[in-house]
Amino acid sequence: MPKVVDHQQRRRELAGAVWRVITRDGVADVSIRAVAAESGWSTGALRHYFATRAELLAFACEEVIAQVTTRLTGMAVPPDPRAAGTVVLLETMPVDERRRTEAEIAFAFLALGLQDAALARVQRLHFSSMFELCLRLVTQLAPGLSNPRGAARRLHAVVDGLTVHVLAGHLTPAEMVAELGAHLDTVPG
Amino acid sequence: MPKVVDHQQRRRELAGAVWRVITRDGVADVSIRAVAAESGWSTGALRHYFATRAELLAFACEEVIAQVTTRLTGMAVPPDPRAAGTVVLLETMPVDERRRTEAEIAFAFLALGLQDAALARVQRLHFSSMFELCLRLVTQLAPGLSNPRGAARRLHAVVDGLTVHVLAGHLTPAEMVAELGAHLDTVPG
Amino acid sequence: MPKVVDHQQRRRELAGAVWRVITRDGVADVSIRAVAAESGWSTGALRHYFATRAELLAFACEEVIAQVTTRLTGMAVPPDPRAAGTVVLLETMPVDERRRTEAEIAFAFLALGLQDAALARVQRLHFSSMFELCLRLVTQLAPGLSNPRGAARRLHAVVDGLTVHVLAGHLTPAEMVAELGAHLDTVPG
Amino acid sequence: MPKVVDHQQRRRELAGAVWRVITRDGVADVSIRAVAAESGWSTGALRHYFATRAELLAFACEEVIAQVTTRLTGMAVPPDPRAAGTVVLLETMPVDERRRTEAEIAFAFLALGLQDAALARVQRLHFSSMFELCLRLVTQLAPGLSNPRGAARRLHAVVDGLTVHVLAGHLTPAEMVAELGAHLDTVPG
DNA sequence: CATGAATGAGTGTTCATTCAT
DNA sequence: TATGAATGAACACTCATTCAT
Repeated sequence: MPKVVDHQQRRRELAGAVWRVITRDGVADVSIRAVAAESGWSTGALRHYFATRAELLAFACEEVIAQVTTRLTGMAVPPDPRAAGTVVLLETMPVDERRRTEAEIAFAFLALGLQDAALARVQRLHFSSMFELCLRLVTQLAPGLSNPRGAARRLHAVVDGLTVHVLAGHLTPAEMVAELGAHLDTVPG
Repeated sequence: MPKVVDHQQRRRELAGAVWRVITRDGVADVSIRAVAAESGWSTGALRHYFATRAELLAFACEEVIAQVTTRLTGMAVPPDPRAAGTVVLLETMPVDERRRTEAEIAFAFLALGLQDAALARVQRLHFSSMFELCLRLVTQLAPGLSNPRGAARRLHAVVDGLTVHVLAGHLTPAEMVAELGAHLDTVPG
Repeated sequence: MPKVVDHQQRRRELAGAVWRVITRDGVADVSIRAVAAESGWSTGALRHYFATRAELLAFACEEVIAQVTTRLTGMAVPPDPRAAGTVVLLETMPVDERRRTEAEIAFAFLALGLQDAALARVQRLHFSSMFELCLRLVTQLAPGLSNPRGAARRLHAVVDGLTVHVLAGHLTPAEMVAELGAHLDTVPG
Repeated sequence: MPKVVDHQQRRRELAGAVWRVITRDGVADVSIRAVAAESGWSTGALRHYFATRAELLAFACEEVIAQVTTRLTGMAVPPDPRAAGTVVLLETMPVDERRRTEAEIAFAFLALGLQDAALARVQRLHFSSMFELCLRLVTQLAPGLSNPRGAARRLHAVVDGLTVHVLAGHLTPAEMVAELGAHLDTVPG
C-alpha cells in the first residue's frame, strides 16, 4: 500500500505558495524553484502535481477565481438591492488586506493572460460571471431599465477600474468604496 | 572630434524597440538581447544608453505615457463639452490597432509597476494627470456639480475599466465606445 | 501465502519494454520512467527486478542476444552448405521489420558497450559465438581451407558490415542479401 | 573595435573537446557542461559558437569525417593497386591509437545517427564517398570485373565490419590488417 | 562609441534513486 | 510485492551584465 496523498489538496497548497510569491515578489518572479522554496517542497515534488509551470500557473489562477466565486455564492445578501450591490461587489475589491492580496493576484494573472491563451480562457469565464452578477444587481436596482446590459457593463467597468486604481495606489480604499456607492446611486436614474 | 550621438533620440528609438517586443512577445520576453535584436544594435551598445534592464523598462514606460500626454495636449478639442470628452478620452483607449498597442504596453507596465517602485512612481504621475483631465471634462460637462472630484474619479475608473475589458477580450471596442458615451451622458445628472 | 512472481519471466517482460522504447525513441531515451510506462508497471516495481538502470540495460542486451542465439540453434538448416550459410546468417540480419528491430537494438547496445565493461563482456561472448558459427559454415562450404579461421573472420566482418550499412540506410536489404550471397560464393575459392 | 575571434577555429577547438569527452566517457555523457569543462570555457561561451547541443554534435561529427576525408585525399598513394588499397583503407581503420580514437568517435556518432536525422544525413554522405573509394580501388585491382559495384560493397562491408570488431575488442588490429589484406587478394578472382 | 566575447547564475524540465506505506 | 511520493542533481538553454578591444 503506497503512501497516499490527496492530490487536489496538495495542488491547492501549492497554489497558495504561488500566490504568496506573487504578492511578495511579483508575478515575474514566479519560478518553479521559488514556489518550491515557498511551499517547503523540492522542485521535483512539484512535478508530481503539475507537469509544467504553465499548468501550475493555470491552476493557481483558476483557484483564485474559484475562491472568489465560492465566497460570492455563499454570501448572505441583504434584502435591500442597494446594500446588496455594495456588499457583493466590495467582496471582490481591495477593501482590506485579504481582499487586496486576492485582487493583486487576480490582476497579476490578468497581465499574464494577455500573452497566454490558456490563462485568457479561464479569465474570460470569470469576466462573464462577473458581468452576469453586475447585470443581476442592475436589474434589481432598476427593474425597468431600457438597456440593462449597458448599465451592467458600466458597473463592471467601474468595479474593475476602481480596483486597478487602488492597487496602483492612485485611490484609497475609502475613496473606492465611496465612488462605488456613488455609481450605484446613479444606476436607477 | 568624437562621434556625437543624440542620446535622447537614441533612447527613444530603443524604447520603440521595447514596445515592439512587448506587443509581439509580451512583457516577460523583454530581454536586453531581444531589444538589441529588434533595434538592430548590439547588446553592448544598449549599455551606453541604459545601465540596466530596469532603467530601459522605466524609460520605455515613461515614454509611452509621455507620448499619450503629448498627443492629448496637442489635440484639437471640439467646443461641445460632450464631444470633447468623447474625443479626448477615446484618444487613450484601444479603439484601433495603434491605440490598442499603446494601451497594451501601458497595461503591461502597470502590472510590472505593482512590484517596481520606480515604475510605480512614473505611473502615479500619469494617473494624476489623467484624473486632472477627467476633472476638467467633468466640470465642463456639469459646471455646478456638488462633488466634481468624485465624478471625475468615476469617469476615470470607467475609462480604465472599459480599457481593461477590451484588452482582455471581454468587450468589443464598439461596446467600449458606446458605454463611455453612455457614462458621459450620466455625468450632468 | 505470499504472492509468487516468476522473476525471470517478469525480467524478460521488462526487457521487452526496453526494446520497444529503444526502437521507438532511441537508446538515449531509455529511462526507468519510460520503461515503467511502456511496461505498465510503476517505477518502484522495476526496482524489485533490477537494482539500477545499468542492470536493466545489461539484461535487455543479454536477452536480445539470447533470443538470436536460441533462434539460431533451433533452426532447420538446409543440407546444402551454401543454402545453410545464407539462411542461418540472414537470420541475424535486418531483412525484415522484425529482424531489423532486433539488429537495431543489438547495434545500439554495441555503441553503449564501448564504454560499459559489463555490456562489453556480454557482447564479447556473442561475438565469439557468431564467429564460431561463421567458422562452422566456412568449413562446411570449403572443407580443405588452409586458413579457415581467417575466412571465418572475413565472413563475420561482411555480415556485420552489411548489417551496419543497412541500418544506416546506405544499403537496401536486397543489396545486403545479394552481397552476402556473393561473398559466400568466394569462400570455397 | 571589439575583440575578434576566429569562429571557425573556435568551433574546431570545441569539436575537439567533444571528441575527448566521447572517447573518455562515451557518447552518452556528451553534455554541454561536460564539453565546456573539457574545453575550459564556460557553458555560456559555447552558445556563441553553437546555438544548440544538436548543432555542436552535428559539427563535431562533420569534423571527424572531414578530417578523415582530408587525410585520404592528401595521401601519397603507392602505384601498386594492392598496396594502394591497403594503405588507403587502413588510414580509416583503428590500427593505432590515433586512428582508433577517430574510429571510435565516428562509430559513436553512427549510433547517434540512427535516431538523429541531421546526423544521419551527414553520415550518408560519408558512406557514399567511402563506397566510391572502394569502387575506385576495386576497379584498379581488377579492371575487368563484371560487377565492380558489388565487389566494392563487399569491400566496404569488410572494412567497416573489421573496424567494428576491433573497436569491440573482438579482433586485434593485427588480425584486422591481415584479413583486410586477405580480402583484397580475393577481389581480382 | 560600439562591438561581441565571456561569465555564471538563472530558467523549466527530466532523471535515477530511495523509501514509507 | 508493489506503489508512487519525494529528493536533489543533472540536463539544455537563456539571461543580465561586464569588459577588452
